[in-house]
Amino acid sequence: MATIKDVAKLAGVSVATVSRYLSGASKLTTSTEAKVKGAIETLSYRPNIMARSLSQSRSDMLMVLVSGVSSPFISNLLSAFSKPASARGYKVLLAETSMDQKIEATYIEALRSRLADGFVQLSAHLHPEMLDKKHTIPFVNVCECLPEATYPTVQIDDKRAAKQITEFLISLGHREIACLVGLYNDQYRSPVTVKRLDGFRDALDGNDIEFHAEWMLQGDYTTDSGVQAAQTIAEMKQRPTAVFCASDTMAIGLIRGLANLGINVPDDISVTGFDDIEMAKYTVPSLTTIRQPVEKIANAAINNLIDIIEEKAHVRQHVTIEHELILRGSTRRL
Amino acid sequence: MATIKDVAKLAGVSVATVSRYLSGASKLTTSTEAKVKGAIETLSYRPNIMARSLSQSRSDMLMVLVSGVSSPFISNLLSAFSKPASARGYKVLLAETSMDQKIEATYIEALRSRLADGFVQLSAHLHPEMLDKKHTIPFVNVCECLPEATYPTVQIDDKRAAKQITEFLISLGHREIACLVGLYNDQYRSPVTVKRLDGFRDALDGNDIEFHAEWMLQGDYTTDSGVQAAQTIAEMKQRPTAVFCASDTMAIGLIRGLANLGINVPDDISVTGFDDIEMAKYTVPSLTTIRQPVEKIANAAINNLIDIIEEKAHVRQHVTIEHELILRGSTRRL
DNA sequence: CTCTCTCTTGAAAACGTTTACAGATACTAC
DNA sequence: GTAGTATCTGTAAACGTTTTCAAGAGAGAG
Repeated sequence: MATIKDVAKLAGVSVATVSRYLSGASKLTTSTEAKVKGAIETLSYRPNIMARSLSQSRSDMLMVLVSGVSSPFISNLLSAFSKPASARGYKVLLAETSMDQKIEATYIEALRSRLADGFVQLSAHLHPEMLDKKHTIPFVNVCECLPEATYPTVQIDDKRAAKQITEFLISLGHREIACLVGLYNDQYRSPVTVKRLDGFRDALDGNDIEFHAEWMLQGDYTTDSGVQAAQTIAEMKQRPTAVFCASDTMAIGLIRGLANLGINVPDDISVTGFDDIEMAKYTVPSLTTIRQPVEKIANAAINNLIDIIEEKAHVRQHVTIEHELILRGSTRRL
Repeated sequence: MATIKDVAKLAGVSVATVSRYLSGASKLTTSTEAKVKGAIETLSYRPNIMARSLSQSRSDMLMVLVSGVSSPFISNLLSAFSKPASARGYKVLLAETSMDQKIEATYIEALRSRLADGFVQLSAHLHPEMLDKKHTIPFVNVCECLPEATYPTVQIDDKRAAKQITEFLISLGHREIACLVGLYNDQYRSPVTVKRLDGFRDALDGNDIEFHAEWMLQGDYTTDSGVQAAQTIAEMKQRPTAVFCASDTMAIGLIRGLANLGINVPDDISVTGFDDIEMAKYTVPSLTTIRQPVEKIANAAINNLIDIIEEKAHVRQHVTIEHELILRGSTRRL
């Protein structure tokens, strides 16, 4: 690979001049400019990004740290990060930890070594090193955020959204409402599960509907766990007339599972989802759900992150993006 | 941020010694080792990855270049890259070009500047710079590969798979078979579309079935385009009894679109998919399709890439992964 | 013709590592 | 006690940029 020295030699100028040509910051004589340009082309020279980053102590890169890239909502969200970043001159690199401690550690290591100027954290489990004030790296936490977070966050109001869609079920006349959320026990409960469950219970409370513990089902946000929940519901002595699901994936599994058991949605049971993934339009029946506007979330996250990195004044600590209730075919009036 | 010099000073040793401690290559006295370890901890020092890469002229990173991260098949495939790479000491960074020329250019630029030691290319459109022998960077092309590729590829045998699933339809008694593939015209036809269409036509030819041009529908691999294709089929004077789709996403859209128009799958029309995305199990009816084993593909791609980077002898230029025909509910005997 | 001012260019240090080479120390064997 | 060897450590150059500072060239004014 040709280096800046080779270019300088060939063009008969100093490396400083070549560097200046590349940055475009200061003006060059038309003749030197031509010489440099020619030399760069004949050598097909490209600046070494590592050397540049080392010298400037910045890389113009942002990293997105995510545990799994394949869930539909997450992958949609991921698609939305590149554009706003590119608009402000940053590149986005996605890093998937695959729930693997060792893999996660290597990315955290890279981050601490300043591979990127900042990062977006897509899960609630923040590596403790990142919270250590002494040597913290700019980041924003997106979607899966702890309520007591002392760092910047961007998310919808999960609790309010859950409450709203549950109230919609109630407005249709449902009062026997089950819920299907994520894992919820003393060892573990994800922030999203907690918030959506809270919203669900708030709606019940506000309408004098009793919460039945046996109607609180736990899945793991996969479609399969929705299928399993269907089994549980089918076996209940008293079945609910509606089910609030904490994700579209689980709702889709639930609907499919109920269909297998001869229970029709929405005729026998109404079902609601959460996220509004693309498939929600195409299931039979299509899903009534809460839309999380991924572009808005990604825009806010990226712009906030860059503002933090560039130390702009107007950084907002906690950003809430408006969700939207989407009415489709999986719910009906009782 | 503390540097290696700070550590050396605090420990009372030279920077070389600290570097040696970090690499673990050469042995240190237990006493110096202790001093260095202590200094690193009190300063919570981390080596600067840029400086290291510059010095070693390698970064231990692999980049995966992909146009869009949100299609279900692609996002499943992406999930499978981290593990094999991590097993061999490499990090994987995903870069999404969003079909945007400018964004793509910045990643290509980064690659040419040796951000990563090599890359996986997930679309057929290889940037011309990457093919220029003079300064090429190790890469392997995955799934969307040109038939005449002169660079390493990893993929299933799309043509054979398409032929096989079409022959399965024929074995069920179907002879009026339409197909739904990607865009196919003089300006553009993706390698995958070409190969799957070829396989489809081969199957017809081999069974003395005529190919009807008006039964060749074109979509764009989105679910929506499947819905639109349903409309076209519904309006045909003579309807096919089966449709071969070049992707599960389009097949799902097609089935949904047909259902909307009162046409039942598989009773009225059989439909096959391609890829075996997760949702294929959960649609009503579930999809008969071709499974592309994403782990195997990703393993082969990563290991091949690293072999090339490390100049191992046993690099295989073109790797074909075995697909699998999955029989489910969207097809029936005529 | 000289002085001053502006604009372009070059020399060299800096960024934070690794590593070849040489020097120092400790140990073994006689 | 000395020589020889093996092992550990330090010095300094190298990786490829950017950037500060200073010098040089050229132009305009008197």
